[in-house]
Amino acid sequence: MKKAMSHGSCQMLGTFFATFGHSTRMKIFCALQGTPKTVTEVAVDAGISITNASQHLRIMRDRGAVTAEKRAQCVYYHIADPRFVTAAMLIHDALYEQLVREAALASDRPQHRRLSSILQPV
Amino acid sequence: MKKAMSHGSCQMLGTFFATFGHSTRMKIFCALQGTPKTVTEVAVDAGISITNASQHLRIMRDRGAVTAEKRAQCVYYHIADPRFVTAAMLIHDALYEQLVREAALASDRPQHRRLSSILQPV
DNA sequence: TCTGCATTTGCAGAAATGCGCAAATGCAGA
DNA sequence: TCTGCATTTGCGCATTTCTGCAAATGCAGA
Repeated sequence: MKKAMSHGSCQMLGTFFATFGHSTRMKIFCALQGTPKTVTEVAVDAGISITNASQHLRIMRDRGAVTAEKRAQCVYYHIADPRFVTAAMLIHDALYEQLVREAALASDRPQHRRLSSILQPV
Repeated sequence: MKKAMSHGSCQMLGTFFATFGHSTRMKIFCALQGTPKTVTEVAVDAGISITNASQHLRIMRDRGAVTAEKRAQCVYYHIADPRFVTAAMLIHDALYEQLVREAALASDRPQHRRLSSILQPV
């Protein structure tokens, strides 16, 4: 991806970004960091119905964001590639710094107070 | 983002992913790699109308993906942070390797033929 | 001031997406 | 085989998002 991407790569990437471009699926992504979880566990963690969790997990699996592994009656989902987490961290940091810069510009002295009320970086 | 993200961070990231979760905006992102471009140039490169380019660029600017700089009558847009490119490359590579793995599994000997017809990695 | 170019905005129809409910499937254990 | 749990699927409605067209804005130069 030095200069340009093929049409296929472009579409592949776009589809992947769309996968996480939904607050529920982003929540699921966060919930899956660290340990694989079952559909039911994901539903509880993300505060959504089991049906809804299953639907979103299917979409995420179809698009290569997560993988499923069946153990006994349960299906354990986990993040397909650690680079997805790395990429999300990179973007998060860039956006956060952008926010900090904007906040600093908005006032003569940086208002850490207001900023922290918006975001709590981890 | 070691373990979990705050609600605000989750939403911020989700919105950003949604920004690129659209084939047209991904094309624009690709077109902007390397050099800043005007709305008209972006429209030509991405093969869309000027109106449409302007609308998508506005969305991307609102969400911190690109920045705008006015010179004379033209507005030059450029990618807001190089880390966005790095992150996209990470994801692209991960997805591509996944595809290669699946293709290798699908047959005893890897079918480079079929694969290259789907994607042309750069 | 008037003209022309670059960009943006408003609007309306079309398309895609998300969600809940109910029913179906798959499977391990009694 | 029957039962119960975990998960998936189908359907319909509500909502959001995308796009093209036409008009408006902003601005530099004649």
